[in-house]
Amino acid sequence: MMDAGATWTDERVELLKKLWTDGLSASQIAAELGNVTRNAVIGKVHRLGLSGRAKDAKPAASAAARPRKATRAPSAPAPIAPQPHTGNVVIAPIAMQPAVAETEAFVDEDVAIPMSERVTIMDLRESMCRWPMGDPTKPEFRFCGARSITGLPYCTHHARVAYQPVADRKRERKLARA
DNA sequence: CCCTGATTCGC
DNA sequence: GCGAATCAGG
Repeated sequence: MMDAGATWTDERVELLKKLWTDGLSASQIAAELGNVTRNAVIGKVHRLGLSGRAKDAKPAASAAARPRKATRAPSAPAPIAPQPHTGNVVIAPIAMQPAVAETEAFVDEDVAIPMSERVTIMDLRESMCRWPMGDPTKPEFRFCGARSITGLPYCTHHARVAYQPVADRKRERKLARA
């Protein structure tokens, strides 16, 4: 039988690295990988040593979490060379292939979304992507089901497809809320 | 409240 | 090695 897929195969690790360096958030990566939580993704990212991405001088080191004893080493020095990402624009894989033809867009949609968690209308929740998948008249009809952007009916990926302006790759929660 | 990554520690 | 729980912060 197929394993639960919750295993870090080479392919998954590769995809993880790619998405992470592309600037996607851990939860989004988890959603695309499927069968993993964002915690799992973050944990793996750290184990791989590619944490930190390209941010610098944010919170003077990690004055963040220290709930338990600090008996352990203060983490690795992260020898990865920081990307020359000036701000945080750029990236956006769509920039490489703009929505030229709808055909392309559809292909991209199907391929780029393993999203192993399509849901029926029964399982569709408020914060789930309502992007339709398949023929609504058929019983196989499903919704994307990924985490939708707060205030919007779609996940980041589908929102990008749904709304022509490629302008913001970033998830603008503030805007969505207002 | 939504989200983000960081860290620890039991498994 | 893995990831849930927890933390700190936006």
